[in-house]
Amino acid sequence: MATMKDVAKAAGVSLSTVSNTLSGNIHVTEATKQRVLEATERLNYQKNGIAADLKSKTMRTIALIVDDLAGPFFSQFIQGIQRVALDNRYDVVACSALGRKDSMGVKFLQERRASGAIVFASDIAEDLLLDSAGRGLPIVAIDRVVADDRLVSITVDNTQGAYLATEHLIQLGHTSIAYIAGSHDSLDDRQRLNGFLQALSAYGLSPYSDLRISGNFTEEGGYRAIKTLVAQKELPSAVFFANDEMAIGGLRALAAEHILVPDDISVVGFDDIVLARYVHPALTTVRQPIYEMGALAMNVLLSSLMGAPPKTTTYTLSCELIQRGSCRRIGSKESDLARDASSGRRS
Amino acid sequence: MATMKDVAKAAGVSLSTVSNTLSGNIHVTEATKQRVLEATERLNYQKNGIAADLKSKTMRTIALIVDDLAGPFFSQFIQGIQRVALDNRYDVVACSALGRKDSMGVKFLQERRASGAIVFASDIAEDLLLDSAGRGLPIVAIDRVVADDRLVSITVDNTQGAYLATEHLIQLGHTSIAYIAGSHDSLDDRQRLNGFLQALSAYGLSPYSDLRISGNFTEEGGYRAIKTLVAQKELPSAVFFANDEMAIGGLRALAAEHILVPDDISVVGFDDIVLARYVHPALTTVRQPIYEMGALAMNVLLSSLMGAPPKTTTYTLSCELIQRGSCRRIGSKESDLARDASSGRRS
DNA sequence: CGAACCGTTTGAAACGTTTCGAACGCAGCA
DNA sequence: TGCTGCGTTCGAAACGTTTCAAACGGTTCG
Repeated sequence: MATMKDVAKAAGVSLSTVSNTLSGNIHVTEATKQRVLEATERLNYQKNGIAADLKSKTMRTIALIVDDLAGPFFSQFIQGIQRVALDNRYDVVACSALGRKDSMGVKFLQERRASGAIVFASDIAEDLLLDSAGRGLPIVAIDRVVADDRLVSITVDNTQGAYLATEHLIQLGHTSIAYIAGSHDSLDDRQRLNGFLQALSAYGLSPYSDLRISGNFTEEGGYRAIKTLVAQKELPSAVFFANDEMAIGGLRALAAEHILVPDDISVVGFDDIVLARYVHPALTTVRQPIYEMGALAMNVLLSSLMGAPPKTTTYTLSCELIQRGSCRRIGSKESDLARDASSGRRS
Repeated sequence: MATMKDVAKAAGVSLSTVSNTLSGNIHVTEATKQRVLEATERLNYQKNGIAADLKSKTMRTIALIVDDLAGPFFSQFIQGIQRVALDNRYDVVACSALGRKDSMGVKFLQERRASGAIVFASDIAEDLLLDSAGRGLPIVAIDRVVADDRLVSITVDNTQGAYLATEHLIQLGHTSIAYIAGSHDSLDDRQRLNGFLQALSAYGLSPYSDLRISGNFTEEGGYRAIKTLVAQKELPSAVFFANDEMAIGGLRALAAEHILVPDDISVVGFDDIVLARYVHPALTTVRQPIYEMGALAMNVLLSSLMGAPPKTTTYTLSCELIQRGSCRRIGSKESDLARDASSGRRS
């Protein structure tokens, strides 16, 4: 492993000339350039990136820290990021927060291994984020609200999304709608529940049941939630699941109970995971703008790296309803009613 | 951003004492330890990982280089890797080969930014791999054969997998089986075709048609392939798609043509992507041991890092048939025939 | 009482770059 | 001839750690 020093010696020039030649920052004569290049070739020289980073302190590397590199959102999310990063000649390395305190994610945050970070990991403690941000590392946090102007956070408008889904069901004529929660201590879940309730009350409806069923955001949980609902005998005419995984589990349970979707019951999910399109029937759901979140995150980070002061410290992206085959119109009068009430929509 | 020097000054000890305290390699008195710790706390010191790496030359970081961080296999693959890495206190950072010549992937390979690399990216040129390996970087290459003992390569036995799938169809009584190719210049595809042909010939059958239909490994391609087949009028009784994406496209086309699966036609895919379980009917397919590949890759890399000489320079993992709902037995006599011929199985 | 030893601390030299000010050679000009 | 200015090259000082040999104090032992 030859170093620049070796190359310099071999080419008969000084160390700095080699550096200048290779970096291209300072002009050198064509003759010396050739000599240097020939020497690097002959010695099979490759630069040591670590050393370069140490000295120059500007590594054009963005750390993307996620809970789980294998998670359902990761794929779309990174696409949004990569596109923007590539266009701006930045590199992104992904590392997981798996391993908690000494995960690679934490290492990147604490040890100045990147020029910026995008954090989409609930495993990373907030004070660690604030700490690193305070030390001067530009950070964009996804899906968490941080009341601190040292870092910017991007979230999805869960409330609006849930409102959309619920309103859709109401406009299809449904009046008895159940909400299957994810987990009660999740912010996402609380917001979605909120949107659900807001929509109901805007149309003068009340929740189908006081029963708070939670499915833990898992397919299995959704399955069991439906089983529970069935055990109660009187089914609602529509179910709104707090995420797609649960909805898919629910679909499976309904099939097992020979309850037809959407004929007997309408189902809506949340997230629009890839699978949603493929289950039977295809799942009507609320799409989170994951790709857009990635792209936005990267853009914000970049302008922060350019030294621009942040316009705002929190961004909220809105959701979109994706209609597929798991919902059906019932009755007919109700839809008129729904249309009338729609002026009561929340902003 | 305080440095160790600052901490040393603040604690009234030498630079090396600080280093010794923090790294824990050399024992220091409890008293000085406290003094140092107090100072790091007070100055809000965090170590500079880059500098540490530069000096120590051992960074316990494995670079995982993939074509596309969002690809269908990535998820399972990284799970296998992470598990092993975590257990051995190594970190893995994922970077894509997107961007070709100056992608982060190439940077990690060339610039000694990692202590080892796992490469699952056809975008990375072979000579770059050999170059880096020659320079002393332990590399494990996935899904490519490299006739060079500087690096070890892990592949899947596509031929065996395709043989398995085809044999399954034959044993179900199918004699007219079509193969839908991925892309003709792909090694994977050639191997799968090979296994297909081997199985047919082992049972004394010949391919359904001389027509070489290729679906480019995409869902759309699979869709079009079926349309082409239908246009030919006489359909085979079974279709073997070179991957699941195409098979899923094919399923869609068959549904559009009102051809029932598996009643009218049996379908087998290859890969066992997540979706395969969820399409309708659930897809019978060949599972590639992706998770196992990841775990193996990491294990091999680790033992190489420990300085152990590689036992072998190529590993081949075998596939497994996953039976689901897209195949059906036809006839009855043929299955006996199949059982007889099974002694002719390739090794 | 001095030598030998041990555990702790220190000084200084790396690691391989980048970068900045100075030196150098050469042309143009007075 | 001597000065200025310019483009190219050079020397040396960083960057923030780790690490190794040496120094230091204090016991223990001969």
